[in-house]
Amino acid sequence: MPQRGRPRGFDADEALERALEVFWRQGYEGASMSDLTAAMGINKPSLYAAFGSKEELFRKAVARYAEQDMEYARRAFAQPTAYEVVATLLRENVLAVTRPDRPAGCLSIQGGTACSSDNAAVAGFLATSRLAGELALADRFTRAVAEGDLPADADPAALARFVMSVTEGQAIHAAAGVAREALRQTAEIALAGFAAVSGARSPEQVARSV
Amino acid sequence: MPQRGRPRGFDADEALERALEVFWRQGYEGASMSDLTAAMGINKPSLYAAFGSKEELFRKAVARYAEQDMEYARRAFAQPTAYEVVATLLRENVLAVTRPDRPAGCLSIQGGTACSSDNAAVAGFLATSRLAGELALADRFTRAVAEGDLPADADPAALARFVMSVTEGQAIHAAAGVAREALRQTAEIALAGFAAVSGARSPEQVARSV
DNA sequence: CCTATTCTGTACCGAGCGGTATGCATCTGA
DNA sequence: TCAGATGCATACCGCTCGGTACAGAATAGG
Repeated sequence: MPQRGRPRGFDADEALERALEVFWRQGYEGASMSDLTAAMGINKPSLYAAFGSKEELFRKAVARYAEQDMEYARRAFAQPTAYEVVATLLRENVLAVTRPDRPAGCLSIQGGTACSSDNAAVAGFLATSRLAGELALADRFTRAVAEGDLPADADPAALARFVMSVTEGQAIHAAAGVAREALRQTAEIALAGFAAVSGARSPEQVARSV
Repeated sequence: MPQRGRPRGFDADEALERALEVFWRQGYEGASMSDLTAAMGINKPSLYAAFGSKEELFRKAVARYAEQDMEYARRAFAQPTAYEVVATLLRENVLAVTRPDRPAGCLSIQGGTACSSDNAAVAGFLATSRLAGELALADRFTRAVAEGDLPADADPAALARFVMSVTEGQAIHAAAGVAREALRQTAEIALAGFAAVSGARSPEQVARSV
């Protein structure tokens, strides 16, 4: 029995999208309910009926962000070798944090790294999500060791931590207004450094060595 | 004519130190005046008389932080070669963001990367300070090129951006609770990567090549 | 001792916070 | 056509925010 009573007068997906951008630009605590409802084009009771509370709205925004703005991470993990995984991750990250049609930086950092004690859960939630991504990258590197495109003595967790540290630093830079082209240079340095330290070889190097 | 009227009943330096830690742990917007006065052990009128406003208090806290908690950066810049500059910077940064007697992470990030539009100046101020540090590092690398311990074709600005991105990522990790030992591994990877990409040589390499 | 000066504690300010009660509008199903 | 259900808009809730007025307390200089 779907659709009883008066139908809602707004698109919940579009409203969530607007909320996502407000959180991204102003952080969880910096985004007031007035800011949110104004951007979403709805009133507070509609927001609460549709999304539950400010914190639930935020978590849904983060989920949406992970799905659509971090899609490149899944694409990166699907690359055939560790080198290409990292290359894709670093290069796509640069694009993602400097999209002209989106706020600068990355929601999972801009959302809030430090919060009032009342909202400590929010900062913790974001930190946990980021570390989950890092764990997934470490797992991918473990597979790369098994498949031989990383040396047997490579440390997957440490390498993943290095790569994620760089992407986080890049996100901070982007939020500070650093240009895409500048971040691209940094990504190439990090990628070359990763290859040199880990022993991962680029497709070109592999081709040449055959 | 010093000391007219009733003398103040608290140590302004100690009070600023307490405020610094609150801002560090909770961020600018997450730190309420009540949180601050409670930690500082004074009442609001005393705070306003001594520090002006919440924002001025924050800026003074950041200045104090730069002076005492970022002292290692000046020590790093004074190292004789680019390699040692970076080695000191990365290793000391790991210690600084994981001091057991201090909040985790780095005030210039925890203070706030995103703010409500009212407080946009605060996030901008922090971003500017961080980029100023990066510029100083780039200058140090330029000197290193002139002195020959970086190759002539090295890009000082890009290398500085890479190093700062890593330290910022490490600070984010530390704030998320990642252990000092784990960050130390990351720093060594970044250092080795920096050396490999930039052509900077460690003192040991230099000694061996003579 | 008195006055001028400065600091301290209390009590308060208007504004905005996150969240909600209520009454009306709009839909479906019978 | 009307009952039940749902969404919408307004107006409001208690609370906390950053900031301050004011009166009393403590000092120095005279």
